[in-house]
Amino acid sequence: MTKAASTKARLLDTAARLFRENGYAAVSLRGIAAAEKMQGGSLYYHFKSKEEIIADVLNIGIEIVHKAVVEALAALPASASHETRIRTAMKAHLRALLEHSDYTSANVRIFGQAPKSVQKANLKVRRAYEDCWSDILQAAQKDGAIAQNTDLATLRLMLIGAMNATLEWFDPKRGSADQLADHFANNLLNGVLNKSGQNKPGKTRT
Amino acid sequence: MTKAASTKARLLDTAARLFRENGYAAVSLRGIAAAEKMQGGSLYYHFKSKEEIIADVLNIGIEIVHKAVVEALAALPASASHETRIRTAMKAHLRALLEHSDYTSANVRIFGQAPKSVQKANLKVRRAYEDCWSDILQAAQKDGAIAQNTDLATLRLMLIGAMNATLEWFDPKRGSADQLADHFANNLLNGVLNKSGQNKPGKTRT
DNA sequence: GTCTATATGCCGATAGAC
DNA sequence: GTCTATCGGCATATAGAC
Repeated sequence: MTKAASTKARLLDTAARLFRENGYAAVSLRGIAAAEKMQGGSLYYHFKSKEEIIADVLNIGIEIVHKAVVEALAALPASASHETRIRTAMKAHLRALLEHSDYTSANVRIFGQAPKSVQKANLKVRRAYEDCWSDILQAAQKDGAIAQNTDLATLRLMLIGAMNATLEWFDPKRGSADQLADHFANNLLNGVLNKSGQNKPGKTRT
Repeated sequence: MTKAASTKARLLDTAARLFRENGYAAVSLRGIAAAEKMQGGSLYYHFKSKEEIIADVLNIGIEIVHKAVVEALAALPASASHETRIRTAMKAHLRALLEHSDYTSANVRIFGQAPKSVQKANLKVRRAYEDCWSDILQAAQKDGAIAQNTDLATLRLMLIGAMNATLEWFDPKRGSADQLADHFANNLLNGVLNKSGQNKPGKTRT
């Protein structure tokens, strides 16, 4: 890699981390540069504007988590059950979001703060990643693993939304991303209601 | 209400809407004032700083959704099942977030962008609202409606996180907040896996 | 490639007129 | 209560030296 390319990569790494921590508008180009011991003006050799930086960060964030999910699924044996495939994809998503990638977490945190034109430019890779999940869920429903009356679009949005929201409270001291993924999968795949029919009324009094 | 109080209320309404739409740092006091046909400096008669405005918006946002949930539960008959209570609380939360309150949606969108001191000041009301949900879920588990091996802390965070994430994609043209709440409840309470045991392997080939 | 210096503009906040 | 005027600071972006 050329010096320019590696410097640009380090600047993007720092930008992703700062965007994740502070939001888009609150991060200045001077701040990004200072974290890499450079002057603000020097960034314009690598990027033509602040918008180009956030556009790059947003796109890379989706590409990383998408690649992580695809590779995790590819590593499964062909005989893996649909439940295993869903749990594997959830683990890969949460590991990327919570443990590996400032780009992916920055995407979740600041997409809504980016200029509309930048959001629009990010839609292509977002759609591709959503399609990846749609494929997983559709295959499961087609084979009868997911109940036929389940609306897959709502399920996908609920699942990805619930995972992305963990960014706000995940604490590695209380368990790994993999454990959290299994916990979420247990709740959503099997349901949390007791199936033995021994439910009592809402306001029991002794 | 005095003129000062009603003007302050209108300014807060506008601030909540603009914060929700654009994020914290991207909204200027001049912008809030202009939306109410006032000059920027005039806001300092009602608020002592920008931080005071966001602190008020964040606190009101939680109070509104908390009140909505408590009142919806209070309106249920004492004989209502735990499942009904959970579905009712979810409907009230999603209605406040998606249909009624710019304060609640602003809270979800900008809490992480607020100065640390402001986040800390918002924790008291947030904790109270979380406790409200913990009470609902604990009562259900105590009476056997929720499976005994379900971790309620994770379930609560998953449930509220999934609901709050709908802010990013909810479209009233595709259904009401109430319908969405029932859809989410169906998925999470009953689970999405087919219970008949007819699952096939992951990669079926014809 | 990175620097310094600077153009231009908006920001939060304050002072004092009305 | 709201206005006008303004302070000091920091923002993005550019120009040109090295």
